[in-house]
Amino acid sequence: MQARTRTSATPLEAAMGAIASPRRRQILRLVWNAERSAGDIAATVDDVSWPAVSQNLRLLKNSGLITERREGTHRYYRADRRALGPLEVVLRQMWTRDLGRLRELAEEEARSRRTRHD
Amino acid sequence: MQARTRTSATPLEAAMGAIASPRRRQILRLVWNAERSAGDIAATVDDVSWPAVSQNLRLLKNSGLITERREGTHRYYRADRRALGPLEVVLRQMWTRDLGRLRELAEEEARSRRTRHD
DNA sequence: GGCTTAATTTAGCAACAGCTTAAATAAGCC
DNA sequence: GGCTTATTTAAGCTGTTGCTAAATTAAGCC
Repeated sequence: MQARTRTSATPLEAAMGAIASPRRRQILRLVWNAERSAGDIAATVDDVSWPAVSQNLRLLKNSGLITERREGTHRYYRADRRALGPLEVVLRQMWTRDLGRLRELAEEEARSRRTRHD
Repeated sequence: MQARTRTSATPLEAAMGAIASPRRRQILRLVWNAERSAGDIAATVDDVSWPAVSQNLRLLKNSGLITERREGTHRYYRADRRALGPLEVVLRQMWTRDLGRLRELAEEEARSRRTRHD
């Protein structure tokens, strides 16, 4: 017997809920292109405790958004893009927008430094 | 002077959060194709109180997902699909899946009634 | 076995989301 | 003005979310 997480949500619904959290989007981006160990991830997301990261990893795994591979004492995670469906486009857009904003900020800063040259 | 809702979220982020709630998806679907009054909406979503609907309408409006038009004592709402960006595809998929599931259930029930004919 | 490292689970807490009921606003009508 | 209808705002309650610190599991090594 295998009980559902809660009131049986469709995969897309689960993915939606998981991705609504900025923290989990951050984590998902880290394992987007490469497999990473839990410790590696927790060390990168350094404004929060390891258990917090672990819990979010579990939620992402239960939503089907990441896969887990165990090897010795390590656990490696990686994004499973298939589970995202049409949400992949959404994520990409959010991320490229963030990048765009970072670039804008950098340019603005460079500009003001040049004019004020301090 | 005009303060942001909170910690200035990108429109897509706001839309994401708004749509993560099943209740708001339900409401959004009601005003998807046609303009509807608040009372009309609240009467349709009848498992919850009017103020609850009103609050969700406000959140949807603040996220830019619906527009409000006042006329006399009435307020009419309607979806603004432009604000959804790539999320429109997600919503459509969720809704057609719901429909698909309803159809499946109906078919299954019909089938079992036929075989067990009770 | 005992020690170390990797990661999770548990228990508890503060903040928040979504709801309820009751009170308030606002427009239209007599 | 007073009454009705449409809708929102306010206050409060409850369950959930995201976190922390402490305890636990599990693998590898001596």
